[in-house]
Amino acid sequence: MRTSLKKLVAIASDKNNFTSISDYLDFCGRFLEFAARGLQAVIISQNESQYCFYQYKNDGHFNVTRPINSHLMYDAAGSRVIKSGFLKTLRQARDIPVDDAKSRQLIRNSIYTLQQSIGAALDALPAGKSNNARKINGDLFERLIRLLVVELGVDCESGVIRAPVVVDGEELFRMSYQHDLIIRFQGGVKAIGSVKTSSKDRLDKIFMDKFLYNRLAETDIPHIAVFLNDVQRKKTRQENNFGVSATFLPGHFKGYTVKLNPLDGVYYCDIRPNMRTDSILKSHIHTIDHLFCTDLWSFQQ
DNA sequence: ACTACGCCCCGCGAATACCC
DNA sequence: GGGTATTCGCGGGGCGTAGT
Repeated sequence: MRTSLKKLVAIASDKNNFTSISDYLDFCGRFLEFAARGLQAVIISQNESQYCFYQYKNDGHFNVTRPINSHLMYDAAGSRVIKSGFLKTLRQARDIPVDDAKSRQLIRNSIYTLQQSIGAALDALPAGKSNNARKINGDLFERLIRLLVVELGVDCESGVIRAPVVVDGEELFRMSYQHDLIIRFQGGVKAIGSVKTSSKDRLDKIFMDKFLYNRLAETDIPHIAVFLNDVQRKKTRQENNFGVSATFLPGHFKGYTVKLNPLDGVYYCDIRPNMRTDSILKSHIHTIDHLFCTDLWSFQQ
């Protein structure tokens, strides 16, 4: 029995329904089963054709979803691959070599599909509820990444760290930092991370956070950032003509990297083409499988 | 016309301040 | 001390503008 869109939206709207990886897997499977038959249309992006948009029927107010990268998003048949293979592969992440493209693609695409299933479902909410959807989607992505790190046996949580601001040997006040990822090995904080579904105009803050936090705390803790993607829907002159536009700011990223401090790992599920071609970008930005397969373990000592 | 960028909007929820 | 109001930081869509 296929889950109704109304039911899917209700599930996705309540964060209590996502407390374990299996909750995400289950929801994803149900959403893709629905999408296989329940959509009004799949609209192809006019400028980057690997992107598409799902359009709902009247049960979803004929809303058009966020852009979905068809090279990364599994369909209903593919969702069975996630269920059978994703966790098994993820648990072996540390031993997956760089050239095992198949395993790495499975990790990357599974994370993307798990999250976009939630995002796309929330896009069915009526207009006035869209901000609600934005908040929930971001929170659930943070939670998913944490759950995946924990699944690998690594201590990871979110929380507030209060850094003392000291002038002339006297603590004037404390500055609160809310971190999405606090990664510990043997009890010690070894990396701090930021998780966002897109960098948008909040990219600068991540660089600033590393700079100021390490300065205040007088440490040199690595800071990483995890992003789902950096595209948004673009509406064109003609109605019903959809495209995507990039929200990543390469000038800012490179400026902060070169002149302030580079981040210690930046990971995307849906990486932009310029992150593979620009020499500065490609040396600092990688696909998300690199975090789980390689970089996470380098923070240990 | 397109890209890069700056900025605003609305709303959520945790933390904090306030009040009885 | 416990409950309520307010503050604060954040998430994500989208628009305006300047430069090319």
